Amino acid sequence: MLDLKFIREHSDELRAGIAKKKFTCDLDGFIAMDNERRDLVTRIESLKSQQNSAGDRVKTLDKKSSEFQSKIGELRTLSDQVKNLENQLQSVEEKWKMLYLSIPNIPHESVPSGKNESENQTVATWGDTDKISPFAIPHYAIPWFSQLIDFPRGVKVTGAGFPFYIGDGARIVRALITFFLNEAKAKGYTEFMAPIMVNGESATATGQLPDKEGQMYHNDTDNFYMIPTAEVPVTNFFRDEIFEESELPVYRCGYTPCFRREAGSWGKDVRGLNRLHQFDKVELVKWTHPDKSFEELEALRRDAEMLLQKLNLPYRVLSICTGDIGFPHSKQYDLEVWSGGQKRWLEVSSCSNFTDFQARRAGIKFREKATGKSTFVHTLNGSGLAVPRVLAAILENNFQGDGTVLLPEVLREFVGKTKISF
RNA sequence: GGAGAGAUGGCAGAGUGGUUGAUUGCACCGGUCUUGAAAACCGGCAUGCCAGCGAUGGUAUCGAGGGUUCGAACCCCUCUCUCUCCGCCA
Repeated sequence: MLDLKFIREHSDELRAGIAKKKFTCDLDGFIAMDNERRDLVTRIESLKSQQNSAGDRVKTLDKKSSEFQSKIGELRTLSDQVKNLENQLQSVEEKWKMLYLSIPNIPHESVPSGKNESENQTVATWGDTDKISPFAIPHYAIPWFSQLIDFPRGVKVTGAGFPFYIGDGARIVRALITFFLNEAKAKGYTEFMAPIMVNGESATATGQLPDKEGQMYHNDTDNFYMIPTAEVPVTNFFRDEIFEESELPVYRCGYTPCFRREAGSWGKDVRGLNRLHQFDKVELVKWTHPDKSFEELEALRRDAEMLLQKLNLPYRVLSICTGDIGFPHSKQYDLEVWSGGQKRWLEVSSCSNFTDFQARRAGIKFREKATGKSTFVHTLNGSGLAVPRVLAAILENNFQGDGTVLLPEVLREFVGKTKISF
């Protein structure tokens, strides 16, 4: 959500920002609805003011007096008018709220402009894509791949995109999660184990609702959503709470499985581990002072990059352009790891600054030390990292001529061996 | 799942139809006193929305939603959550 005053006073700027983002929303409708809403509120409140002051007089009157009777008559009329207007207001506010929630955040001035993902800018690269194993092949082509990760059994038990990881496969997944969490802890992030189902309020606060309703698995009986990322429960941890300014910035991290229906995007580049309905991810989340959020974004990005460096996996960093940036995002970097067997880049992290967009929906504020006023914080998050594609890159880039996979050094102690072979 | 109790400001805790946004205590902030601190005393201390350049004014909020009433923290209904006991259970 954006500041109402900002929407009213900078509608042209906002309109331009939304257009750049390639989102459509009924801004004119919203502004008209907002005017209608405010007009009704003003009328209702002035009538209620009359009601309240008249009520003060009524209570002093003798209940048997004729003056009392006539006053009550007046108040009854007033009461009817208020109720009538309140009914109107309620229906106006319902529409107003839906439109309000559908207005996206606008991109930061530093975000490159572009119409779609083809215009994202590569702002950094690390590692040499030529220095990976000369024997690299796509991970799903590794002869013993099905002994490591079993897709057919996943299909039988659940459906496509819900694989089983077996033996060393399971152990590498667990090793990566542990490695990611340990690194996050060293950088000052406090670890969460979070609920993996959330209610509608939480999904709305972080912006998945109403924007991405169809992308989440939903439980009808209890009206819960399976989380698409730990961002949702972790960010909502502080929903409707106020920090002291001195507490900021707050760093948290959490590992969770993530669930995505991926409706509409199935079919392309989905072989093997490239795209799953359930996958594991460690998420880094920050709550910061508004003045600091963009430098915190850079630090967050570095924290995520460091993981790939320690795993010795070549990657590049994209600054996501206006046409490709997400609904609640102000600025977004994607980290893409080099998949040497498939010879393509795979997204393994998305680091974003949401400015006060999520904080406003979620009611997360801080009290300014100087003034005592409460102001919305800025929220940021980034994957640190998503497991399956990192695993794919490890399997591919480190595939040796003898049919084994050499593990990155940082994982060896967690897996308990230096290479995988069958 | 069954039975009972409960939900009020940062916390504790009064309040059962009209000067209650809400007694009081604690915490917190400012002041007096003090060499300094403590104690004592005095004062302040919620949030959203609407109007206004602003001072400020209005309005709403006592778990949530609905109802009764001219008027609801208070009466009625529904829901949610918490606690105690029983049942079931990783």
